[in-house]
Amino acid sequence: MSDKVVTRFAPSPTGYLHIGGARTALFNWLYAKAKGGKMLLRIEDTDQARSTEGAILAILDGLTWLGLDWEGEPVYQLARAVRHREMAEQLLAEGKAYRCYASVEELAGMREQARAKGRAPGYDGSWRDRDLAEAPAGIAPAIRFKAPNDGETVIEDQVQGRVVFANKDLDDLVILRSDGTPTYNLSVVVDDHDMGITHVIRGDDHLTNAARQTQIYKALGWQTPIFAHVPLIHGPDGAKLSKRHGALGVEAYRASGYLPAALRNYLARLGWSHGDDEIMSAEDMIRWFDLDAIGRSAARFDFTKLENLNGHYLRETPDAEIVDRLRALVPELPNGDELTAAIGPDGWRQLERALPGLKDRAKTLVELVDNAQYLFAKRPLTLDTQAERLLDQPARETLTALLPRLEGVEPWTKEVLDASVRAYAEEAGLKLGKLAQPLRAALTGKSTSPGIFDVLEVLGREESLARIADQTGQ
RNA sequence: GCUCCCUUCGUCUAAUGGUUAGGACGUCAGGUUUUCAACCUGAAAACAGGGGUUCAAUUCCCCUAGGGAGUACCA
Repeated sequence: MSDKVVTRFAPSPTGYLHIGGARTALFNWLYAKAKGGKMLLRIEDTDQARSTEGAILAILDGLTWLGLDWEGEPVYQLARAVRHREMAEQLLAEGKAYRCYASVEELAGMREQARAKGRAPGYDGSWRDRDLAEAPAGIAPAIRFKAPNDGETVIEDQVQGRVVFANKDLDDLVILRSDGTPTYNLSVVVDDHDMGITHVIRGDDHLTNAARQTQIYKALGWQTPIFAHVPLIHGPDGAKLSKRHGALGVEAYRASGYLPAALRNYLARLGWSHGDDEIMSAEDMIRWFDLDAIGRSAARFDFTKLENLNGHYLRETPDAEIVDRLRALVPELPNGDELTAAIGPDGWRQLERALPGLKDRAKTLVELVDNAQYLFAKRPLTLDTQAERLLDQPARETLTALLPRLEGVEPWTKEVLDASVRAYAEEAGLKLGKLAQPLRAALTGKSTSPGIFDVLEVLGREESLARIADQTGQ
């Protein structure tokens, strides 16, 4: 036995990689890396009705995209059912579990009664010491764990602190269903033990399970892992993060044009902190991460802050990498085919050249593509209705005169462009700023961004760009 | 209902038994930019409420309120 840290991420494949799950995975990954240990991956696919192949792939993809790697092959929980059943039978043989013949109706009645009496709901233990001779014929029993009735079960949680449960509140839970399949709490204990997990880092919705699992560990004679229950993420309104809050799966964030580095940084910072540090590379996080700096209260998801962070990382990302990401992203966009066609084979090079001006103005890759529309605008350029609405008579005339010029055939330098646009504006007695907005609208179909000089510069043909490059020495 | 957890600016959070309670996002105001962003500077903005303990409490204890999680032969 080495004392090397082994963590695990154990999602159930019932959809996509949930954003909360992603954070749990990130914390497990960070802790393992920080302590020189490893993170294992276990797919909890025992709910066969809800588990799908596609969901497994989505989870693996999501983790990979986020840059979270795991050691070895994923463990599939369903495949280990035989081992789980073995352990259930061992407990039964040792008298630490028993057969229960109660029907679903009886169980519902028990819950009702307990509730009425103001006690903890659950199984009343009626088959715990009952003679098997009384067992009804033709009914397959479930196997229940014989949980201690007295005393307390204590979790020394690395995040929550010392949490004490009175054993009388924890009922005898089913560990093997009447159809012979194991249940969650048994499977988790056996798997975590067999996989050599030293630290269980998961959502605090599992805190009560930790108590029940601790009892099972004890009954099996195994040492419990160290627990760390991380608070859940809430939506902006304070309620548990759900569909109506929008993007839930990490692939939605990828599709919205977020960078993995930004999402990683944001997620890490949500509930965990290292002094006043906000911008953190993966290396920084690994160097600084520890369980005791995780807060105990739930955090609300703030899309605006994520956007800001993403904008920051966008500006830091090398142009070539952005183009690569864009090429991967564009086909997945709703108007992907259209865009791909509009950009054409030459468009990517043009886009890369325009990137310095584009990067500063976008918060996401999608926004960036959006702002790049002027590159692929249909010629001849015309004032559309939206642009016209922004103009009075003289301004409209000025702009109408200006547009053909912007498609000019002769090479333009930035200086010439500046001068000529300014001349147009002055001639008409207009402020340049007044022309800028509608001009942008005419070129992009939108009244905001990108910067007008960036637009003009790129419209100025290859030659002018080359000349600008010459003049600036680069 | 029962069990457990939580509560510092709007949001994410830092710090401390004695501080002008710090940072970040957002907001507002300037600057820079002949536009928009980006960038820089500044401002407004918080210790849930009530009791204790203490010379002193945002910090320690209790209560209340509010929020959250769990409460299955789901995971």
